[in-house]
Parts: sequence; structure tokens; C-alpha cells
Amino acid sequence: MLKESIKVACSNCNLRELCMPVGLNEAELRRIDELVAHRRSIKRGGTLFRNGEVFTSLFAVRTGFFKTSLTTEDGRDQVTGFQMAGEIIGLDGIVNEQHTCDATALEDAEVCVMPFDRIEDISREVGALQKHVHRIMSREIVREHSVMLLLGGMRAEERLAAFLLNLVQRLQARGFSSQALILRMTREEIGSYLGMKLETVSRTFSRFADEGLIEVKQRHIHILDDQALKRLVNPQVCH
Amino acid sequence: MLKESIKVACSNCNLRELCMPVGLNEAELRRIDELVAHRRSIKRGGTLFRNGEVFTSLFAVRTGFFKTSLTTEDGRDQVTGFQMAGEIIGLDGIVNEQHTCDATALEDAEVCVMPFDRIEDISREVGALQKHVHRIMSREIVREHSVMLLLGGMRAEERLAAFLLNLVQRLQARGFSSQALILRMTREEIGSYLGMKLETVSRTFSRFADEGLIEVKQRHIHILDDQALKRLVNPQVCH
DNA sequence: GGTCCGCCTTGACCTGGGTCAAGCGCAGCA
DNA sequence: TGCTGCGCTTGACCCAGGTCAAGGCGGACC
Repeated sequence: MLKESIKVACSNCNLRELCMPVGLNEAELRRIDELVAHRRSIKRGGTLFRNGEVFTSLFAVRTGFFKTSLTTEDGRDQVTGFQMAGEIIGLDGIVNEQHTCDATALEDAEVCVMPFDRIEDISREVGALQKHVHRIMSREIVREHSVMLLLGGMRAEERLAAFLLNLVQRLQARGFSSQALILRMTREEIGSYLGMKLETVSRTFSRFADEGLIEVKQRHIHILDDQALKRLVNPQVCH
Repeated sequence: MLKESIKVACSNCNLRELCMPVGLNEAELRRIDELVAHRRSIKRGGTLFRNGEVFTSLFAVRTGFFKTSLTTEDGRDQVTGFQMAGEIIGLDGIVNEQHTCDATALEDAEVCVMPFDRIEDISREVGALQKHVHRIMSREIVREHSVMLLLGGMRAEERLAAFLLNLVQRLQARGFSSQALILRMTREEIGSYLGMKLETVSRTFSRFADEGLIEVKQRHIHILDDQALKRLVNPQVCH
């Protein structure tokens, strides 16, 4: 819960092109800099918000890694997403001004806090921001469509392959290797996200390793044959 | 593709409270009336838009019933939602100005066409509309979370029970019976949405009927014991 | 009124992945 | 340096739901 009052400026943040609209003029940039009220640090295992809490702000991940999850009354829970630097958390809270999931840090993290009424005010003046907010929400909707495809129609190995490819692609967009990655979540969390049990996640990793597609050492994954993974997700059209 | 130039006005549409913000003053109402460019009729089986088409407008369902679905390159497809009167279709297209799914009419239907740049223009002036657009998108995100929960963690009978309860609740909000409903979609489409095969949908309906929870006659469903259905979805917390 | 076709139901069988259980290995801590 | 516990792996077994196959039913069209 600790808040830092360090003056922050999106205009010279190195994640700017991930969080913010591009092509702004000087005046618009200054307005955008007012978006972030402050930053907030969350320790590994801590929560950014919890289901039921009142919604006031969106959060942009600056460093660290989060999961969002929902828990049903009868105790099952479902991971709805994993968020890394530059991604926005909290969109679910807008509709009823109340968060409908938990956001948990999977490692020590820092976020930019953007009060939503401020976002609304500024985006009424700065068209590029308005457009940007719409695109971010639409992107989330499209992402969830692809998760529905994954959960609804794919087999375990297809799901896991799609998951790895997606992670690595996002990491690459952030300047990391496209072969090596470190999983910040447990097998159980991966399983929850992908609709399978942790044992199945583990077995499927082992199978991929046996077949030479990846190397697995704890949470360190090395992708050896991304083409094969891609073929798994999208079995070539037979003709 | 036929377009009608009948002058339409949201301000006295009987679906207004479903599609539009409430509590507007006279001037705002007039602005809102400019949102809908025209109406469009779609015959049963016809498409409102298809994956890949350029995005220009959101659509509000006036009459009829739609499904949205995605098709992978290898031919599998996933129904991502069913939309009825008052609901908004097309949000997925905003992010890349291109639709990412197909929207198909499951019965003869009519929609209001709302050019998105017009929505953006007006919502920069009318705060209530801006808020409304945000809420609609957020609501879609939350809905998809609950579908992920359903696909990720529930068993076949829980999914189908949740599906029926959701449908009937939405119909009730539109003034229809909370006991009787007519399915507008095939067993296969239900199955695709719920991540199960049409045979399993059929068998599960039959099982519900045997147990006296519902009556099934073709696509006519009569709910006899909604409490039991609710218990299925949310097995009572044991204590 | 008959025929056709799409949609649905039901049965028999099979299998992917869930369940249960045992044990391993690394990180943190005394 | 050894202990403890969490996260992970692996094996054996089982079952929900998928697959394949054979009709049935009702609405549309001749």
C-alpha cells in the first residue's frame, strides 16, 4: 500500500510506446503527463486490488509481473490473465465501479496509478488518448476471444504451446530474447489459466522436452523449435 | 446489405435504456439521436460483418438474435457470444480497425448502425456517452471473464446450466418469461460456445429433463426448477 | 401427401486428461 | 550443514466426455 510521490512523467518513460498513444504534440504530452497520479510498489504475493474493492484507477505495469484471477464462492479459481510491463490492469472494474477480480504480483512490482476520472477528463480533450483507451479495451476483448478459442477447442499440448508462443512474443516486443524465458507463475497458475491441472501442465512440458521442442529447467524455458510449436497450435491445413 | 433511410431516433426507442445512457438533458438527447446513421436488416443466416472486413461502426441489435464466432485456419470454430436486442456488436474491431470475428444472424434481424468516429466525436462532448461506451466495453470484458471461468473450470452440466440461467436472465430483463425460452441456436452452436460437442449438449439436456429440472421440446425450453440449476452452477459451499 | 434434409437423440465404445499417491529437489532458514 | 516445505515430476488408475454410428423427427418444398 505504500505510495511514492516521485514526480513521474510518461513523456520520457521508456515504456511510453507500450502504454501511451503516439504522435502527440507538446501540449498534449503535457496533458498526458497528468494522467499518472503516482506510482505504487507491490511486493511479490501482494495484491494491487481485490474482487469487490471500489474501482477508481487503472494501473499500468512498470516493472514486475501480475496475474488476475477470479474465485467462485465454492472456492475454485480461474486465472484470467498475466500482465507484464506496459500492460494495463483494472479494465474490469469500470462497468460497476468495482473490481471483479484479484490482481496479484507474481514478483516485486511497480505500477503507475491512473485515476479513471482523470483519464476520462483528459481523453475528452485529447482525441489520441480517447482513441487509445478504446483500443486498449478492444484489444483486451480480442485477447479474451483467443483465450476462449484456446479453452473451448484446443487440446492440452496445443494450449500450452499457444501459451508459450504468446508469452515469448510479448517478451520479444519488450526487447527480450525470443528463445529463453523465465516463467513467473507456478504450474498450477498456468494450469488454471489454460483450463488444465498442474500435473497435466508438468507432463506436457516433459513431453515437449522429450521431443526436443523446448528445454525445461524449473521455471527456465528455452525454446528450441518454435516452428514445431507453431505447427502444434495450427496443425497445417491438410490438402 | 440493404439499408433503410427511415429516420431513426434513439430518444424514443423502447430499447433506449438498454443501449443508451440515462439521465440526459434535452440537448444531449438530440446529440445522441445523431449516433445512429441508419438501420440495417439481416436475413437469418446472413452476416453483419466477417472476420477481416474493415471496421467502421458498432451495431446495436434492435430485433433478432446473433452469434459471433471465430474460425481458425484449420477449420475449427468457436462461438464467442450470442447477442440479443439492446446488445452491442463489433467492439472487437476497434483495436485494429478490422473485424476479428464473424457476426451471423440466427433469425431475421435488424440493427442500428453507429459509425464509430461519430461515437467518438459525440462522446467527447457528452460525458454520459463517454462513460457509457467505457461501461459497455468493460461489461464485455467481465462477461468474457465469466466465460473463461466456465470453460476453464466447469463440468458439462454446470456449463449448460449456467448458459440457460444466463439466457433466461437476459430475456427476463427484456420483459420475457423467466421460465420459458426458445433457443435460437443449434446444439452445435451451444456446444461450440460452451466447449463441448453437440452430442454432449443433447445428452445433458436429456439428463436435465429426466431429472425434472427442465422440459425440452426441440428448441423450446421450459425451466421447472431454477433453484436446482443454480445449485448445479454453484454447488453449495460445504460447511 | 410424400420425400428430403438438417437437426437432434441415443447407444456403444474409447481416450485424454483428471485424480490420487509417492517421491524429488531446490531455496530459505536455523 | 542439515532441516523443512513448497513446487514440481512421475506413475497408476479411472471416468467424463469425445467419437462413431444408427436412426428419429419435423419443417420445407415439390
